[in-house]
Amino acid sequence: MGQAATIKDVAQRAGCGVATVSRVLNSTGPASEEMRKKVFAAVKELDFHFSEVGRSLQSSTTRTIGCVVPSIENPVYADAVQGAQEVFLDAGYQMLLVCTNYNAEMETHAIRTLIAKQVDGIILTVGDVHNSKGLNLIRSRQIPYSLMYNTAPEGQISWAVDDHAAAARVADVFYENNHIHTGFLGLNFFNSDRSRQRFEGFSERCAYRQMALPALLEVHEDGNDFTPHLSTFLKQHPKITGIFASNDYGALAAIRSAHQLSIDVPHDLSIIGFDGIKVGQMIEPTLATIATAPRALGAGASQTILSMIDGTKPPDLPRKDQTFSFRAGGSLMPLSAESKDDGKVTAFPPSNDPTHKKAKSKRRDHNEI
Amino acid sequence: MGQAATIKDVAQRAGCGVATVSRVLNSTGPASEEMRKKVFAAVKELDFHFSEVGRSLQSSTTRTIGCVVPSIENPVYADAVQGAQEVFLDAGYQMLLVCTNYNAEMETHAIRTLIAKQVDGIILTVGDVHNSKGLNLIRSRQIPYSLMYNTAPEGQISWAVDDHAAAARVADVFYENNHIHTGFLGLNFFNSDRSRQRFEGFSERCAYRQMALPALLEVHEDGNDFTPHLSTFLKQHPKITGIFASNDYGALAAIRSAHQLSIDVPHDLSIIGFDGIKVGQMIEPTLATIATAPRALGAGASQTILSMIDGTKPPDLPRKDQTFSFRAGGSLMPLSAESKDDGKVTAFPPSNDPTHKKAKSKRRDHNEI
DNA sequence: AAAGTAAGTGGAAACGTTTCCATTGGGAGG
DNA sequence: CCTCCCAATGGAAACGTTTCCACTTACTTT
Repeated sequence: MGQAATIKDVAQRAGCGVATVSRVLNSTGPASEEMRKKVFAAVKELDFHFSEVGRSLQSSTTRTIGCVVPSIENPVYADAVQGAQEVFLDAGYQMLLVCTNYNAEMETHAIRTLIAKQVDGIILTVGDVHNSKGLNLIRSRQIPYSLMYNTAPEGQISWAVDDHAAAARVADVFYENNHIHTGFLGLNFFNSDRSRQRFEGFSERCAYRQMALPALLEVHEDGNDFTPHLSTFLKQHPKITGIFASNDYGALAAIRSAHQLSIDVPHDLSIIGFDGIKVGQMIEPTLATIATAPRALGAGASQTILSMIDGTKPPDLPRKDQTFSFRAGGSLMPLSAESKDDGKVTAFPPSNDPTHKKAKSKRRDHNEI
Repeated sequence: MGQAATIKDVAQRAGCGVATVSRVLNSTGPASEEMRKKVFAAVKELDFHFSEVGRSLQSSTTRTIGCVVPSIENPVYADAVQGAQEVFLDAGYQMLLVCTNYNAEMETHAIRTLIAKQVDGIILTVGDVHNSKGLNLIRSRQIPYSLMYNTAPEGQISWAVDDHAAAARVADVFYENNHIHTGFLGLNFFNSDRSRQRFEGFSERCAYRQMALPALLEVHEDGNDFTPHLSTFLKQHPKITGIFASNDYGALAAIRSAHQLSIDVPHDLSIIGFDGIKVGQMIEPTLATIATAPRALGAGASQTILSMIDGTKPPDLPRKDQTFSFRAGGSLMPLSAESKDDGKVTAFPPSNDPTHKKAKSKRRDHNEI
């Protein structure tokens, strides 16, 4: 009923001054037992709760953190956000969430508003680390912040997957499984920054391993007509036996398209994804992929911010090679021809896929062009 | 550098009173052209931005909306949240997000804090609509709110899928495809409320159609050992030819387990899911499911709240039967035996699944018990 | 020329807190 | 008995806005 009670109402009802009420409720000063009782009674009767707005104005602290990500329709970000949110909630902070849809203007505007709302910190994934107006604002205002999923320049803290190293690991895996001719499936409906890093890391390691340089297949939309693209691509590069997709959705699309082209995965074509989304393990074949820990990254970024706020020691960033791990799956199969034995036992294949039994490897025809 | 400038600093620098600055910047009163210039100059020099906290205290409005959902790791909620967020952002509001992890205490606490922060409205999905302490708080405080994904009692507004009707539709689809003996796969790691509604709607329509009553297979965790459960279940109910899973993840798990048991989907067993998650269309076979529009629901709930705030006419809730639609997919196949021709042409099958060509229907052995 | 109006302006109150400071009263120590 | 100290308390300032109101000044209108 009526307007929310204020501390004045409580004071009046308890027959004391507002200062006393504040002291009692925050246990921040002396008060007689009698007075305490009266105050608590009044609080209960009026169902009083502090106005955080008044508090914030006075303390110039809001117990609120800003979070800016491109989109939570991407489960990677969704998980990261949730991980972050949990840490913050535990610490008594709530989180203002803004999805920018990969739009730079929106990013800037959102950050500006967050600053105006006096958030105590910001975790964010920006479109372009080296050229983010919003990020500059944050830095010039000296607001605690932590990047997520951005490869951080110089002295900036960022909780991110080491895309470069992870992609190199994929090259290693292909190498260990005798896939020498590979393709890279670049989806640029993801932040192209990350996609590019992955391509680079993959290519470099391929070169180092003296494998063929990966052929690049770029896809611009997540349209449904991916199949013809894949078909042309494979015709142009008939030697390809393995494809590295820049994310798991791309990998799934590739598997599906391969199926439609009567190309069997993994017997005719091996596929490795990136991200390690949950469904990758719920489908047939299971998806070989780079598994990442979005929750952990989100949580880490949060803790970094919290420690900036209260001045404690921030958690260490994970070692670069610990930001990901290769997860074996049924979509990858070793090539037995020209098998070279380097003695190393790879993690492959722990897939418990029963279809392996009935594998009749009739490899894809290589209709040379 | 230094502390953020306040309106006082601007006033001083421009050589006028704070009232004038406020009027100029908000264009809310007269001001001489000369003064305007001075004020704008000062603003630029000091890089002044209003403090939303001060504003909120004065206006008792925060341009902030609370959003409470169980978890955004569930893409249904993630999408809904994002849809909501976009609408709010367009209207100049930002969103405080809290994930409760299906925990009632957390829910209450989060809502209490949101109220204390004086959010202008709240959209939420609660665990138990009839018994939510938080919801009661909101109502007693007369804060604009809208439920999401809760089947709303009496006069409360809720943007939700009509689980009951949707499940009935699934029964119809099975019926039209001659699947008379069906099973229901209930995942209670989802809100059990919804799962139950779906089972009810499904069962009732099965009864109405004079089909066999669905057998219930309840799964408690999303553990990886689902396969034996499915095996036992199918042995106990050998006549079953179609399974309705209470959500798409369940359906995927079922497909995978069937595969492991050498039961072919859809030739030996048809499966229908619920939710219509994106990956359902990226896998082989594509998933027949109840497609829902989480973004639209989220957006609708947001608009409802916005209209409550500014007193305009709220958008109409969608008609019950428009909150979902059946989406055909390769995981469902009509049973040709005892085919009954009722003249109705169903929407099935628009699946462009090439495997249909090579379908050699060798149906599962029914080892009667 | 007197009076009325309108534009331009600033002071101050109010929003809900916290916290500094001053005031009171009582008990202990000289 | 006088002092001193400390616990208990309330008044008031401050945080950054908006807005009411009052005050100039200058211009129109009779």
